[in-house]
Amino acid sequence: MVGDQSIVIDENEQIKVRRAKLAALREQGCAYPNDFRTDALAEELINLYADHDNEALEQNPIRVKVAGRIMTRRIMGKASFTHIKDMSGKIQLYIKRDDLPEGVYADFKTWDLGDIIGVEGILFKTKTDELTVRATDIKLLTKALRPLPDKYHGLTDHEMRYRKRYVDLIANEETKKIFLIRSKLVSSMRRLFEEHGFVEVETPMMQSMAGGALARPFITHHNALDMELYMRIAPELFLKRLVVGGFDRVFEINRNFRNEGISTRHNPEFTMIEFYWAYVDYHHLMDFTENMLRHLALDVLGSEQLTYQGMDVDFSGPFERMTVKEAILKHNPDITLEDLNDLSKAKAIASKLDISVENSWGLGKIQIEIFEKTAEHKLQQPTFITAYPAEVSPLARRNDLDPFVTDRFEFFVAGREIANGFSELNDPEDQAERFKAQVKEREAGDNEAMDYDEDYIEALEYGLPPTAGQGIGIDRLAMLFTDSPSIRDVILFPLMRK
RNA sequence: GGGCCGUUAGCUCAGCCGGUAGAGCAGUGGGCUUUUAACCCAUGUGUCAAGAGUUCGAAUCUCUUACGGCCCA
Repeated sequence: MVGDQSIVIDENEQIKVRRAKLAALREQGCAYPNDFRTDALAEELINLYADHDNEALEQNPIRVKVAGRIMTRRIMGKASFTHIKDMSGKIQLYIKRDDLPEGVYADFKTWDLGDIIGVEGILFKTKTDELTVRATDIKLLTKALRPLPDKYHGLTDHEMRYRKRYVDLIANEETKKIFLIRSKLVSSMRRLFEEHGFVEVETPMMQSMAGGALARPFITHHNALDMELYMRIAPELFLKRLVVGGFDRVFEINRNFRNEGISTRHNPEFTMIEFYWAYVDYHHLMDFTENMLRHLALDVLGSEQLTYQGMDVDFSGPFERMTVKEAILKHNPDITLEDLNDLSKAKAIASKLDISVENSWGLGKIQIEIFEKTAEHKLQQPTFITAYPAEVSPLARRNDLDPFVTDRFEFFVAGREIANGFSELNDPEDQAERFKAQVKEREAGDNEAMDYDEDYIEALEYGLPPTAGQGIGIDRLAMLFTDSPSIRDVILFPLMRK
């Protein structure tokens, strides 16, 4: 369908010229053909034939049909070179007037950078030993009406790269690479869980109560039911209901939505894998996570070492493990264990650190705030932090020896939280008490506190087997694996203002 | 939410001691049958993010707004 001309406003000279060329194509009745079929990909051909010499290619001619977007063009009178780009990569074409049917070369000279063409030809090597398709026929498949960004500098403006990701992907090979790595990462992870006997499920994104994490939800409305709905902040409570139902190993890779600030580490919608594993505990999950990261790094990057923003990160050794308190003490020589265990002393330390302590906070919350402020960003090498206070872990199982803390860990790399896991609280009466404490905090003004989820308690009353569960931030892991400074660099269409 | 910085041709950028806008690429016309940021000759291109103010005169100085980036919360 032809667009309504009245709404076309940003027409520059180049677009006008291209539109005129398109109009000429329409005259000839072949503006948008769909009868060209490829039988090869650029990168595939280069992998197969790059080490063949010209003689071999001449003796045994290889006829190929490739298609792609014109990225560069060097016209030298009656012959030209161009590079086209398909999903796999780029390949050079040699286009000679006398090799083509009558009139085709003249048409070719009117085509533009960005146009998508189909090419039939024979492989050869140029003087500089570059594998090239000598075209015997070429066809314009899609006319591009808009000019591409600078062929050398690409598109550099961050805003444009995020808003017009399709242009970014055409112009910047690096961007495409990032999303290919992200894709590999997710598929490698999915394969690993399947190999371990896990079942992949999908649980509600729209919920009548947003639970499973401490965060503010997005609110929406269902018209027919005239009902408030919340976009989920975590799948946790639904996945554990499934473990109650008998899915002893279950995982979900999906989006969560949290109504909080946007930064280089936070996008309002982000992807997590959450998995639940019956009859294991959080120690088992730490071991599993350690092996998983080594496996992913090897599988996706081919190495157990990587560099993130100038920091060397090594997944090969055993990962460090320490408790929240140990981490605080290690990075704050002036704080003692006695200080940390004393509410008023801990409060004083927190205040001195410019943490605005709320009246409702207990010792556990204060300890976590001190940890986040002073220790978290220093955890460069892969590190598990354990023994999180029960106060800030309303869904985690209490530790048998020290009921002040839970059987929980968080995992850090490059100073960032990547994962959070724990032995699940499967005592319905303890869980009911924890929910009540959350409701109190909510009433005291904490709008990130949880609601009382009656049905979840009922599910626990049917019996949740001893289970450990974990969430891993896929976007943050993708940042790490692609050395990306901002979460927006690993999300195809990050949220932008209108 | 706070601080700093940015927004100039389709893209990448210069111009910012106020005097009415430039380069490279891309485009257009011509030349060139192994080039690769191809080359050579010729040539068109702008709501200088938006609005207001100061001034004889503003891309340039001031303020407001929008959008974005980085840092902090």
